Amino acid sequence: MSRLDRSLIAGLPVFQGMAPEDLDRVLQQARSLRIAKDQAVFEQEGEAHSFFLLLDGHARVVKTTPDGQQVIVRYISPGELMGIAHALGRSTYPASAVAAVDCVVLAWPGHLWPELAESFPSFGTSTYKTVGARLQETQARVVELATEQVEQRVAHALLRLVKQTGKKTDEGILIDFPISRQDIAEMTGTTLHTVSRLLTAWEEKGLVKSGRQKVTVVEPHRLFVLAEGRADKS
Amino acid sequence: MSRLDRSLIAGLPVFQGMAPEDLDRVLQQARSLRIAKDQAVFEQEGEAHSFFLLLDGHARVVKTTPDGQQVIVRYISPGELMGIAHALGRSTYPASAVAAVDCVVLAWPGHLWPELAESFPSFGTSTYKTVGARLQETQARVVELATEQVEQRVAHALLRLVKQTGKKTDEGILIDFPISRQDIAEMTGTTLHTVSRLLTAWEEKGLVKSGRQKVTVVEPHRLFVLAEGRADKS
DNA sequence: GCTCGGGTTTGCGCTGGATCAAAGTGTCGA
DNA sequence: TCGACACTTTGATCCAGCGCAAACCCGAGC
Repeated sequence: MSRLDRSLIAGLPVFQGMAPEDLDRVLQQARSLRIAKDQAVFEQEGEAHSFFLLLDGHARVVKTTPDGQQVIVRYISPGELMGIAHALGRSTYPASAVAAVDCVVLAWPGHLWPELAESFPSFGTSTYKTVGARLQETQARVVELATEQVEQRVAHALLRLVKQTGKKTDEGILIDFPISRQDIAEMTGTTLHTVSRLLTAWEEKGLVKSGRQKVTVVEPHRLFVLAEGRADKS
Repeated sequence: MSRLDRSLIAGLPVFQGMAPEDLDRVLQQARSLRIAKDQAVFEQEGEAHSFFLLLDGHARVVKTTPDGQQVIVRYISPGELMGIAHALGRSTYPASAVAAVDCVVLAWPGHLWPELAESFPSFGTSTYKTVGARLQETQARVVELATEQVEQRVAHALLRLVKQTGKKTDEGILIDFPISRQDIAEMTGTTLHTVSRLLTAWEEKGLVKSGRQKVTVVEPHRLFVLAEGRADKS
């Protein structure tokens, strides 16, 4: 691991306020893994024997139903922890994580968790904060799914992606990893057909630009208006 | 607080393995409150200045959308913590909690959290476990809402209530607090009309018995079959 | 015992989106 | 350069469940 990597890593919330030598000790206990696009980081129902920190790339957390339908629970960005079931007293992963692009992760053996959390409070605290934030976010999605129309849900999903991984370009804000209509459908509980129709309609209105596995939000604000209930049908 | 109360309380997961004198200290820092039916324990958006332990009764955690629709996030049973936003680094409650029946809660000032979690590991650990379990459960609901038909969702919701608060009677398993069609609709993202039709249909098939604010599941197993995908339409 | 109000049932028409089907179209490997 | 495949668009049809409306029923309080 290069020195540059290390300094970047040191800035992550998980390691905040940790002395350099402690950081070294923690990092030495982790293995760095390269995950190819579309490969799984860990599998639903699998033994939770590791927890991970995503260093580079984007991964999606996916739950598969008994009859094979998939639901994308969330996307993980660089710097975020994933597969932390173990830390929450679970023995098996409740979902799979799949690399959306080539990724680099740090993997710690799960049994190290209690020790790490105890020795380095920032580690525990920041994890629990993350979990708290995810719980709230997930609850918000329940509310969305329970009360909103498909159009609003898709708008919300895009806005969430924009906020999380948006990259400014001259055309607008680009979601900076390959994402298909199908993926968006799996985030919002609809079908790729409906997503396609929506994106086409939005494109005509100048709200977004999109292409094969690519979405750019041109006018976040108007999209936001759409996402919040009743927008005029002009 | 009576001696009986105390011994019951000592058995709760949160206090597991805590020495009696420690338990006393912790309890002395809490106030015991009586919440009348339909009264709020805490309010969405409100300052998270306390966290609570439900001692007796049942409370529902509710999120209200900007346009006034309500979604029931979960029901809280005796012995469970609620309003723990503070412990997860949030400064404001993301939802309201309303007493479904007359309740008794213990309330600790939020600022005590770090101290309590540090002094009594079981307190912290069990809380995080709870949060982890809730996160998973909430994610499971997202999957349900995204992939299942209304009938399956309602079936799942009832089964969840049965497992959580079911009380065996000679007719079947009774959900032991008043619950209206509207409540069930708000748990499953549908309307009270649809819930009413479903319950009537199920009653005819002998799966449940229900009345005003009351539901008894007669045949949990058949309901379970319904909840899991394709049940034969006999 | 009667009335009032909140909860429930039921009918009916309508529509948002799913489903089915088929025809583009951009991209990558050979 | 040329497929071939994976992703996308678009059309046509259908139906689960919503919205609206009205009647009903039960329990609480007078």
